[in-house]
Amino acid sequence: MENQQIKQAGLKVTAPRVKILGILEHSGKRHLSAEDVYKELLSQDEEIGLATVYRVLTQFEGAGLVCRRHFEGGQSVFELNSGSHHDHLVCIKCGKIVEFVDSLIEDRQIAIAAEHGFRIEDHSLVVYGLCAGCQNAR
Amino acid sequence: MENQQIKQAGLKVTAPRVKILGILEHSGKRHLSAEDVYKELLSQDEEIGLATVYRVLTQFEGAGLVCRRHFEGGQSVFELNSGSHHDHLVCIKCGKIVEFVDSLIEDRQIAIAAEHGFRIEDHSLVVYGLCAGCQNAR
DNA sequence: GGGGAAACTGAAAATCTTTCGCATCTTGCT
DNA sequence: AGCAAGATGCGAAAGATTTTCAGTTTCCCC
Ligand SMILES: [Mn+2]
Ligand SMILES: [Mn+2]
Ligand SMILES: [Zn+2]
Ligand SMILES: [Zn+2]
Repeated sequence: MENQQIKQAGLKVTAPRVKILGILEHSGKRHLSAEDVYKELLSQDEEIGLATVYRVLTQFEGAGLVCRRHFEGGQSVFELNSGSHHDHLVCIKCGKIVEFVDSLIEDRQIAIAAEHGFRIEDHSLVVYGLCAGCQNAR
Repeated sequence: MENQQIKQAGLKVTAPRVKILGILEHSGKRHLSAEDVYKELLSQDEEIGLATVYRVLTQFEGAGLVCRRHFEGGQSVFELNSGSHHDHLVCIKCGKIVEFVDSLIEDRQIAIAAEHGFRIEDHSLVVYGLCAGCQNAR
């Protein structure tokens, strides 16, 4: 369970960490802001401060347990590290998020970086638009 | 000169606007943060407040004169709108920025959005890595 | 099963970037 | 020149995240 992952990450197993990891795993949404996690904790009557949520999420990120995403506007969102990279399609109206992977795009990025002598460390591709539902809402 | 562009944007021609547009046009760097612009103004002994710099840059953005980019870390950066879209390769060590356009990637994005019923409004692709120079610095 | 050093936590204060409120100037037009 | 709309500069405010710090907890070792 969660305890193992936390331990393997080199972190002590504490109530806040177990709770937060649990929320990331079983809360319906895959992409949560620190605030989202905090509210979920509150709704479960957990006495955990927002600063701790940020701290823990950052530690989880450092340990490779979660990925932090910076979409436009406001807060960063966190998601469990699925192990495989993917990019995002975000609806600017309702916030719906669709994940996708495209090897053609990935390959082109590598080629382009190489053309310019860069060694890729990471990349961020986010496509913003209106989802099907939001296009039909007049 | 600058005055025309500002006027055509529907904005009054004021000293701060002319100065800021001038800095964006002739300051060596293509990508500047509001703070960068502010410092440049200070070094030219201009009495312009940081709030005005942000305000003006935001107005320029609204008028289509400049584009605002949100790279990782801290501040947004602004660049003159070249008229044509492009993406960025950013060195995480020295901050060097290389611009590129890849129609294959653009096309795939459109196809992917379509597959998911999205109508694209915008997108952001940033590839982070080490530039040639920074790779050889041990 | 304790003892204790190291790690962790909540709450408040601090940072950092960007935006607001507002009294005071400027610009653009007659 | 005279005026109304629009701009500016300043300080305060806001929003997100981080840091500080004193009290607590975990977990390694005997
Ligand atoms: Mn995702
Ligand atoms: Mn650019
Ligand atoms: Zn939508
Ligand atoms: Zn570099």
